[in-house]
Amino acid sequence: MIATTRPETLLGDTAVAVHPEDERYRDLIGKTLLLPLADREIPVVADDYVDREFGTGAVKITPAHDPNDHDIALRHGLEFLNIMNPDASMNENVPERFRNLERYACRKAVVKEMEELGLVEKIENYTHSVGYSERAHVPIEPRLSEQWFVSMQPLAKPALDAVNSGRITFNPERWTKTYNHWMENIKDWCISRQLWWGHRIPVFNCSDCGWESAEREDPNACPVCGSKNIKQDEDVLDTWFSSWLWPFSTLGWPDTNADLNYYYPTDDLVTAPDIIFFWVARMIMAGLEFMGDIPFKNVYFTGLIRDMQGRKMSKSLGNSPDPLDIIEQYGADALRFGMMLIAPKGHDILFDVTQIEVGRNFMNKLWNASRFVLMNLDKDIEPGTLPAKHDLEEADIWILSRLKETIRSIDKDLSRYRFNDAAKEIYDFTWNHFCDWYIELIKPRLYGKDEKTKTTALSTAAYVLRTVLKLLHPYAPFITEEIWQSLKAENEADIMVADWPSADALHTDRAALRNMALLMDVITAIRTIRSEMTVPPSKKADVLIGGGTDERRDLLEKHRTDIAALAKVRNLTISEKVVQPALSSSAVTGDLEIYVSLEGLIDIDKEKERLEKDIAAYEGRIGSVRSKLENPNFVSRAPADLVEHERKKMEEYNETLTLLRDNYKKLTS
RNA sequence: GGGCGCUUAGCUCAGCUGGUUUAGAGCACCUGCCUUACAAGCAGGGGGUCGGGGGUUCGAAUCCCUCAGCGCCCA
Repeated sequence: MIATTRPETLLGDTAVAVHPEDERYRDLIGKTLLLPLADREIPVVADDYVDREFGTGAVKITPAHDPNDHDIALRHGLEFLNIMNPDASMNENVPERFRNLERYACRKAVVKEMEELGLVEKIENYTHSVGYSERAHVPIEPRLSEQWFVSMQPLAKPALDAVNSGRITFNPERWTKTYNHWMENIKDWCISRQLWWGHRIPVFNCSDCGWESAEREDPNACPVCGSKNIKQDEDVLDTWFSSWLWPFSTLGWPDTNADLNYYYPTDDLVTAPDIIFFWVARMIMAGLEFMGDIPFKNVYFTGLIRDMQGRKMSKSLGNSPDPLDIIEQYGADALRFGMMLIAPKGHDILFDVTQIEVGRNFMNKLWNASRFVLMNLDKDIEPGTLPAKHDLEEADIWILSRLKETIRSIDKDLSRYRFNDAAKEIYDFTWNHFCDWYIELIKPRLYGKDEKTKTTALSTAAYVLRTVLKLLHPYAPFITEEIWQSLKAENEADIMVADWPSADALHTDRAALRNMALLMDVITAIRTIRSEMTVPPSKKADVLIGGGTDERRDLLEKHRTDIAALAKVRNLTISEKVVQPALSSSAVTGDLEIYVSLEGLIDIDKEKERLEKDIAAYEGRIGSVRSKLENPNFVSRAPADLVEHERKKMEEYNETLTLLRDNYKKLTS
C-alpha cells in the first residue's frame, strides 16, 4: 500500500521502493508488483532514501516526474517513463483512455477507477510543497526533459583553492564556510531555461543526419550532410550564465584591451551573501577558467535590508520602500549616510524609514555648521592652509589633534570594512567635538577685536571642515561637493577628485587633549549645576573655583574667557582658597571645587539631593575599585600598570569624595 | 537533517585583542531654553542584574559548555 499526493503519476510509476532494513518488506525486495490501471509489472527496490516511519514505509517511484525518484531510478537502473506532454496533459505512454486528459482531469479519472477497483484505502487533505510559478501562477509539474548542463567539478577545484589559500578573502570570513560547502558538493549546472527572452543556447541540430553541436557562428547548413534542415535549441541560457562573465565581459572580453589589462583583477567585490552560489562562486570559476586569474581580491558581504518583521524585501510582498520616496522625504545623502550608519558589518538590518532621520539631522547639522564658518570667512584666508604653529591656541591644537585621531580611526575602520564605525566617527567628531565645542569656543575670538586670533580660529575651522567634507564625501557626495565649492581654493579641483586626508599631516598634542578635557569637565559641571538648580540661561552667575594644583588653576585662568562664555559666568574667581558663598551650589571635579552663586535661587533640599547623588556615585566607583585592590590575587597577578592605574583612581576618587562630603556637611550644619 | 547567525536601555543597534568612569549611540522620555550656524536645534537629566544556568580567569557583555527563544541558507 502506498500514499501519493499526485495520483495521476501512478501511470508513470516504474518501481516501489522500501527501506533495505525494513523487516516488513524484506521478503518483497527484488520481486515485482502489478501496477493497477497501467497493468505493468514493476519491481520492488530497496533504498536508504525511504523513510520507514513515513506512511506505510513503501513509496511509489515515478522517475520522470519527481527529482528524488529520478535519483533513485538512476541508482537502481529503473525505467524512466515520461507520461506528460509539455502542457502537462497525458501523453501516449499512458493507457489510451487517459491520453490527452489534462493532469487534474486525469487525476480524477485515476482516483475514480481506483475506487471502483476497491483499491483506495482513504483520501485525506495533506499540505505539501510543490513548485509554483509566480509569473504564470500555476503549479510546476516536474517532467523529464532534455536540458544542457555545465560540468562543474573541474571548475570548482581551482576556485576552492583560490579562496582557501587566501588569494581571495571573504569579509566577514565566516562566509567561506558557506562557499566551501557548496563548492565541495557542487552539482552540474543546468543552464537551459524555458523562457521566451534571453540568449538562445547556441546548440544546433540536423533533423536529417542527427548532427548536434554548439557553434560560435550560426550555421546555415549541416556541416555533416549539408542538409538545410537544421534547428537551434529553443531554450535560452540561465541569466547567471552571462553574469558569471561580468568581471571581464564588462571590460571588453574576449578582446584584450587596456581596460581589461588594467582593471582585471579588481580589488573588492561588494555584494550580498544570498548570491554567493549564483554569482560570487561562479565569477571566481569563470575568471580562473577564461582569464586564468582570480576576478577580485576581496569580497565584502553586506547585510540584507529587511523590514521590521525581519522579512526580506521583495516586490511580491510589497514591503520595500521606494528609494525615491525616501530621498524626496529626507534627501539622497541622508539616505546614503543613514543606511551606512545603521548597517553593522555583515549583519542584516531591520529597516524603518524613520531611521533615516539620523542622516537627515546630521546633514542639516553639517549644513548649518558650514554656513557658520562661511559667513565668518574672510576673503584673505587661504582654505586648506593651517596657521603657523606658534599662532595656534590650545583649542586649535586640541581640535586638530582630535581630527588626527579621527582620521586614523576612520582609516582603520575602512581597511576592515567597518563602514558603519567610520560613519559613526565622522558623525561623532563633527557633531560632538567640532560643533558642540570648537565652534562654541571660537565664537568669542571671532566676535572680538583681535584680528590675529580671529584669523587663526577661522583658518583652523576651515581646515577642519574641509577635512570633514573629504572624509564624508563617499557617504554624502552631494552636500559635501556643494559646500566644497564654497570652501575650495580658487583653482582647486572638485572634492570628488581630492586626495584622501592624511593623518600624518597632523600631530597629536597630548597636553592639549588633557587640558581641554579638564576645561570641558569644569564647564559641564557649572552647566549641570545651573540646569539642576533651574537657573535660566539668560541669567549669568558668579562662579568660584578653588583647590586643585597651581598648574590646573593656571590652566583655567588661561581659559577664563572660555569658561565665562560657555558656562554663562559673570564674575569668575579662581584661587587656591575660596570661601563658599552663603547661597551657592557646589560641585567637585577631581580636586577642584566649584561654587555657583545662586542669589536666592538656592533650594537647600535640591542641593542636598544633588550632593547625595554625587556622593553615592563616587562611593559606587570607590567600591568597585576597592574590591579589586583588596583582592590579593588581583594585586599579585594583574599587570602592574593596571594595578597602579587602579590605585591612582582610588586616590582621585577619595579626594573628590572627601570634598563632596565636606560640602554636604556644610550644608547640613 | 546539515550549516550559519542573533538575544545588551521602551525601540533599533554599537561594544573589535577579556581590564582603562559604575556598559555606549540614535530615537523615544523628563526639565529648562526661539542664547544672532542650526527647534531637523541647544543645555542638563532619568533609564540596562548585557536571554537563563554552569565553567575558565585575579578579572567575563566579551572566551568555553549547556538550555531556551528568534532568524537565515541548503541550487
